[in-house]
Amino acid sequence: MTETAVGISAVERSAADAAGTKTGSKSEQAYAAVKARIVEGTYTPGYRLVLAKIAEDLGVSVVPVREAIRRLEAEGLVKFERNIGATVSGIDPTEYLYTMQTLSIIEGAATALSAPLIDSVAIARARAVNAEMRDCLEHFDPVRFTALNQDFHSVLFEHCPNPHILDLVHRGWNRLASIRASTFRFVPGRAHESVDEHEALLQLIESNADADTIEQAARRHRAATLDAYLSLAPAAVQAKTI
Amino acid sequence: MTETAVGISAVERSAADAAGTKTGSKSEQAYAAVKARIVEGTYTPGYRLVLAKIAEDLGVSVVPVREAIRRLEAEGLVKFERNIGATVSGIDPTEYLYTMQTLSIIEGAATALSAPLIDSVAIARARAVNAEMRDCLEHFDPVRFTALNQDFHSVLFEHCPNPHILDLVHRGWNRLASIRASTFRFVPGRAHESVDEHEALLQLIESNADADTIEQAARRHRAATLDAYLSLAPAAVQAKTI
DNA sequence: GCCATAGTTATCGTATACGATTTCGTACTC
DNA sequence: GAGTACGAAATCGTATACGATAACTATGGC
Repeated sequence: MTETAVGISAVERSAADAAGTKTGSKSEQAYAAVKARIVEGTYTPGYRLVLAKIAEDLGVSVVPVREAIRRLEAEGLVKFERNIGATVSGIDPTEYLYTMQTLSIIEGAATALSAPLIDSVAIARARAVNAEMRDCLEHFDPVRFTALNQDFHSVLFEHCPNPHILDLVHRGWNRLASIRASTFRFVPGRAHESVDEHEALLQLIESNADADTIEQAARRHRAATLDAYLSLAPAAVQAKTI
Repeated sequence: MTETAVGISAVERSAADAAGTKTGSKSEQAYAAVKARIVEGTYTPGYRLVLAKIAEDLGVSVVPVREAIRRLEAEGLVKFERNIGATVSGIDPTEYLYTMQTLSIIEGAATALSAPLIDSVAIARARAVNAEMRDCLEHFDPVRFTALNQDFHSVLFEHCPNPHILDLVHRGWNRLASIRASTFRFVPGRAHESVDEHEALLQLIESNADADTIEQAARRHRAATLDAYLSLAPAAVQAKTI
């Protein structure tokens, strides 16, 4: 759990990618490799994960691959049916709704818990990342925008006092990455709003706003993206909205 | 994930226990068996899970057992170190704090999301369970009290519209069960408060209080138990409190 | 021409086997 | 007597092998 695909900055991310993450056991290798392929979108949702084939690709036997798949299943990235096989999960718009809603709650709490521990240096870093995000909007670079978005929140969360909550945040992000790679639609205007909300959030933290206020703002930040998505989504999904 | 040890009522729980849960694959069997032993306290925290031994006990080979252990690791019930082995995790008071805090947030959200969907029948059932809990206090039956406590909240959550959140609740409960089996200390008076808070919660739901109010009340309900624990805990843990 | 059924193939699930690593005990040295 | 080094036992990690299950295909009957 120490080496989630998203718990690192954008630069490190690509570096680790190139290296192939060949640390530790073969099981670990397989886990990292398959996870990376899912998160980066090489294996898109619905993709059939044939154990023997993956094993051959990675130059290991099927046993460690099975183990890796099972771990990914526990994280929700993979669906594993008995005697049928494993497929990359995550296409379902309903799943997107569930994940975003959960993330909204978790991120809200994570931000509120972290806020008192964020110093001016971290604030400055976050602001710099946010400025870069604005640039991405002008040059239309949604991929980098997404990566920076994670970096922004990583800065906020890096001192989160509760590792369980941080872990849940990372799991949610991985989940979204897998979905985004195929089905995510860029909602017009939402990205600009998002950047503005980041700045507002930073100001709340700087001014030592009370925990509830920060929590609500952070929660709302994620929920707004969900709302924007829902405004475009089919009615069947909208009906599920709470 | 459909058959968590806690997602069922107290009676069913013991029944499934006796039956040995011999559904499906051997891997599934091993998973259910080991999980049950951890949750019920047969395997206490720190217990060394030797793969070969478990395999022999269950009459299967080590491969499915490994898989099961890995899944339990992903759920936080087991710690698995390379070339060392697996041990039941959960003794650390700090872990207790993290888990309770996370659960406080998750249960708060789960209650708020479920509230509009809870009908009068469910309310009545919950009230009946709560009455039984009062009985347990008079006859001092902490084990049954704990089981009923889960039943109470299960009734509230059974129609929770977001399965991800429900899953997180169950994981937290399992985690607590494993901890409770060894280190949990009954805090004097807290149980009585808890029962009163249940009733207050039901009244909020009946009166269609707004989501925020319900969420805060539910969150506070869990947090109060944590506070009671912390009042008895060593200073080192208290320092970690947020 | 279409449906049902039998055979084939692909893939999964698990057992067994063996090499790798760690731990523990013992003997040897200082 | 204490510490270190060596060796044996226990346990883990992974490869290979084979039986079991499900998907696919082809053949025959209607």
